[in-house]
Amino acid sequence: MDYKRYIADKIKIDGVSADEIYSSVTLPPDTQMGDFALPCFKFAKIFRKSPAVIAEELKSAFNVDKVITEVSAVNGYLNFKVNRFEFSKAVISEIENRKDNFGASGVGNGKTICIDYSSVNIAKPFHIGHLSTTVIGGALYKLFKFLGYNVVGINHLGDYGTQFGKLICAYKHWGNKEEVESGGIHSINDLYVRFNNEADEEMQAEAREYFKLIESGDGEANTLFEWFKTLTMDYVNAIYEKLNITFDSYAGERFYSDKMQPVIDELEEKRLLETSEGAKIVDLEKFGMPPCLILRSDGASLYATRDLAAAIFRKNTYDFYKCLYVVAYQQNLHFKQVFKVLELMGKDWASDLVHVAYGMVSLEDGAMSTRKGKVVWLEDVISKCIDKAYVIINEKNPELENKKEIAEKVGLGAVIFGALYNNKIKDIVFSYDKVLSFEGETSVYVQYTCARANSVLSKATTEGSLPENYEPETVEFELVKQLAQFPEILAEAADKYEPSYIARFAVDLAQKFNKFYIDCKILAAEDEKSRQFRLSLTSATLQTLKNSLSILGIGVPDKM
RNA sequence: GCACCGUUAGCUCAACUGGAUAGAGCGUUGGUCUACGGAACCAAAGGCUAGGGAUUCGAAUUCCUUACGGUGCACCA
Repeated sequence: MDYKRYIADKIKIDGVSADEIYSSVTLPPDTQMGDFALPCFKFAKIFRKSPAVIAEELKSAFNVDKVITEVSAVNGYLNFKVNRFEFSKAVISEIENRKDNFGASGVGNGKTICIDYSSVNIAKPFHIGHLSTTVIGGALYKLFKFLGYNVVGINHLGDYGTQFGKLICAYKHWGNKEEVESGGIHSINDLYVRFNNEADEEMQAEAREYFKLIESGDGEANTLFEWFKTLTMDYVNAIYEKLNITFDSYAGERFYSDKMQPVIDELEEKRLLETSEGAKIVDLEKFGMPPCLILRSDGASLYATRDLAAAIFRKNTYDFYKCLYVVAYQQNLHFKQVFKVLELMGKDWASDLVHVAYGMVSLEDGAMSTRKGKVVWLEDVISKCIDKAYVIINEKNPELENKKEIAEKVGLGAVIFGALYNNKIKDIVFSYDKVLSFEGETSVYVQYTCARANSVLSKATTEGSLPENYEPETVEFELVKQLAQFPEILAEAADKYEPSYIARFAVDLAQKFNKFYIDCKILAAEDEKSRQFRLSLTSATLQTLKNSLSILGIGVPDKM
């Protein structure tokens, strides 16, 4: 039941629609004031009366009932108190009925959303900077799926470009099969780095030749490239599996290499293309932007060219409702340009393209630099977190079964959660101290809370079922109200493309549960009604915590 | 130089998008265990929301401006 709607429908204000009232209903900062509130300041202008007077009038016109038991007018706010038991019953029984689906609204209704995220570059290992796009994209993927959308996860592979000519050249000079086989992707990366540091003019020319050979489908160059690609995909897939990340398409740069010419033709046809300094551009000066480069003076295509082709291909293929690009804010201008060019081409769906920008990761002593060896590899972060979780489990709970498996859930949770907890636009300074901290506002805290709840439930001799007529105490009711917010939080997270809302919700919920847990005895409750109610509440909380973490891609162990 | 983003407690961050007394975690100090898991809980200290102006019933939130930091600005992606 939608309490805001119920309240909005009961209040009649001339000239103000029920929907307007509905959207004004808020939650008071303190439960003592009430459970819902309607600020009356907006109406003051319309009626030329003080908000306090309006609130008073609305109060006396409002008939309390079994649902809304109390109304008060304070400082221009109209505050409502609900029947705690009825409210709790509605929330808890909804959770009991919907279980893993609690929170899903179905707003997606089968509409398609494409999400471009993570984007593997062939021959480059993941460093900590790749974590954000991967887990933010992954969380949005699960969130939209949960809300009933048809989601297409796209890994836009970086598998085309002169750097692969360089790589093959480096391999031919310095590499050998055994080394690459044992060293995997890192040894390929080392070859590439070495090329950039040491290659002379002669090797540069050679690299350009190798690139042409790959393009023309030459046997050996292509075989090497495919081998490097396989090594890369094996490496990233192992990471994706741990992080619970999936894709539906790996169409990348190479895939679009033959799909750009029609776009260029279309630009030409629509008289958008101009020649400037030997290059082909779309002039965007009218829009306060630098020109968008389509073709280099040597005729080669560019980043923007591929993104134009990709957007058009995706629209034709998936007929998306929205297409998201989970890419760092460094590329704000690039996407603004590409979206503008599509708009100028007359694509009315250009407004459905969204750049979901997030902040950058640096190290405590500055920006990462592969060449200087100043880099934190993602797989190292993951394994350190899992190792630490294992050590702690061994200390605290040495008798536990499946310690390895649980340590994985805990350690991986910490890695994922750490990257999702703050607003995505914030820059992050990576530190091992922070990701390895398992106290306070962390996934470990949430998982621990689940383990507690689980432990209580497993000790209960009978299952909890909601009693008739029970007056929840404030700590209990605070917890119920938090549970009730879950669907709304998910909707906001989807609306803002902001997984951090869900992460923060989970921590808030865990905090409220822990307060309840300390304050109220569950198994040894004063009476049977309390026991029943608290067991139901515990199980509803556990379900909701699991749902939130699972959208973020984090598992919940029964014990830890 | 121009454009965009950021600046909130010692540190890392919230704040229902303009609402009531700006809240958490970490750190500091002091408490809570004969228990349903202490990876927890409670309490205290800590704030002129970077500075200044404007808008209005009301601003951390909107606008202008200054400072500091980040990012981008033509043939890399």
